Amino acid sequence: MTTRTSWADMAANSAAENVGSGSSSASNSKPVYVPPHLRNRPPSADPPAPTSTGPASSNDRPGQGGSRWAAPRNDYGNRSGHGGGGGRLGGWGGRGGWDRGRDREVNPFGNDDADTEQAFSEQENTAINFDAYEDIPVETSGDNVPPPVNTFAEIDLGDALNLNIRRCKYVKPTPVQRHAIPIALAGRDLMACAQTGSGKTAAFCFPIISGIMRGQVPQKPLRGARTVFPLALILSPTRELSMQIHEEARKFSYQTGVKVVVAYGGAPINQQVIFLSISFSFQFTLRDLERGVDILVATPGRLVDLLERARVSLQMIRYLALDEADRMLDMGFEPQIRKIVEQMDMPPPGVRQTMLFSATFPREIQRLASDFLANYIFLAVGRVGSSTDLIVQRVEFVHESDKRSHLMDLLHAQRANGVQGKQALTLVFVETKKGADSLEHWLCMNGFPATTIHGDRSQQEREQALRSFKTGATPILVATDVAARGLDIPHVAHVVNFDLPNDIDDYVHRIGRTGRAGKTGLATAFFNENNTNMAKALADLMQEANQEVPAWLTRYAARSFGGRNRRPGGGGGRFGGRDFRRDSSYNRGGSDYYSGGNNNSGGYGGGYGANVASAWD
DNA sequence: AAAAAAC
Repeated sequence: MTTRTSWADMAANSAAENVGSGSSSASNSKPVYVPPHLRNRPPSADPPAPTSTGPASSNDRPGQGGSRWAAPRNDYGNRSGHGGGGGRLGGWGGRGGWDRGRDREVNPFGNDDADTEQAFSEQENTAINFDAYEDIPVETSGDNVPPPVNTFAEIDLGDALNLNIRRCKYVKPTPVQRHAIPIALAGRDLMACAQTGSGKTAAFCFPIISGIMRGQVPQKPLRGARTVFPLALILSPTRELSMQIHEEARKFSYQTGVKVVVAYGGAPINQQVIFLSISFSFQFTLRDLERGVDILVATPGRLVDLLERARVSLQMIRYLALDEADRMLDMGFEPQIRKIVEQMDMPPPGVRQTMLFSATFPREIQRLASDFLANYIFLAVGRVGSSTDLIVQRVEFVHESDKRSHLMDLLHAQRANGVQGKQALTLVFVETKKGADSLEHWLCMNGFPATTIHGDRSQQEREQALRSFKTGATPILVATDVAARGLDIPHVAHVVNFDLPNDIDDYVHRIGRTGRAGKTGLATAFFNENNTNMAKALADLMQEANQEVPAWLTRYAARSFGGRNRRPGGGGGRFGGRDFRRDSSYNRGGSDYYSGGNNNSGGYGGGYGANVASAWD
């Protein structure tokens, strides 16, 4: 990106690229890639959804009889055939005699066929830009690292899952998927560090679903009648992210017989009786759980509640995945996570398989995380923890008192450059919940359609805000850090750090809400005297991402000692991109974990001195 | 100091 246009043009271009012909299908336009030679083919290229032709029972995991990979399985009408013999988790704890007819699996892909036409017309705009991911440096460390794959076809994921991968229109694994999936399929524990928006959810979901499908039917544990025994647990730090993972996982597991249930807070039981219109999420969760659960996606608080009520037992957990793992293990969450992972009935490391994913992984968090892992592989993909070149980062000096008018200038210019009458989606991050409310109010008073999402709003309001933003009804979303991580909101053209965070990792995650799936995006930060402790980390990060660093910021950086993650001596290497086990301080116990190990690091191993950055250049 | 996460 050598020729720079104005930021407003950037935003407009990015919006044009992301929104595409921009009509109505925001909600189901998953990133799509179709190679040129397949474009403009008739919809029939998409395989028809199988009907009830699967093997007899959802209980007989492939491998128990017949071919290992049976045809896509589904549960329709077949489940009563096994006489409640105990394969299905839900069956164990469920009442057993409930109406099977209600068990029809909703197609998570929506009206697939009807959408195909439009999907094809939008190919050009919704394609994952894989070229953007080529030649990304990768580091792995650990014993006997399985080699990466280049295609989904060369991985034995099973027919049903492969069909869903095609339905999702994924034709080629992203770099983190290429490496992480073989590692996970080999049964290895994993700490994976991959840039925002690079396909991490699928990277841990595919092996889990595949593993559950091929697994043996476990014995029914002894427990209360209403207790359920999920085989996999996926934890995430916010309710909306858990929802999103659940939606993704449901697509991947469609007609595989693998059941995914989500559990998160925000809907008190008593209120549910009163406000009939709200989500009923807790009761839904209980009902869903009783229908059976293989994969439970949850936020920590609600899960602890379910565990204490003995509605859920973790004793059959074979897979544990922590998304945004560094957040899950930071001060706020760590006690809850330790309780769930170490103090309930979950099998220990080495018995279960544990996978930790994040775009950032500070060393001290890696150290904590290693408690949960056994002989794990560390995987770092991309300019680790940093934004990609796809995000144009700008930082502007704006005094506290000027922030609102400056934001208004940005938004005005952006509106002038609006795409097809639609304003580009802009995500504005602020520091506090009160600040979010007051900025939203001010924007609305000034004619900018805005909404807000933060932890003081009801869950209903939060979900409504997110929906309204995604559809473009309110193209400005003012958010606290609740929206900083993991949320995949297509078409976000511009992220504004109205208040800079105090942690460079948070900055990385925030700006990662744009520039997703290989698309370009713009991130603008307002910097002033209050942010001097961020100057160095920010300047270093921007420089690493080949961004223009203003001279005034460099001067602040030279004066500041900011950035808790900076190694002494600077070095410029990105934190988190390196396996902390390689630090000399880690090896003082005598057994040098790595010096003699089978370090299959694909050419990026070794030679890491103070200047880690060289490996990424 | 703030944010998130159960009721």
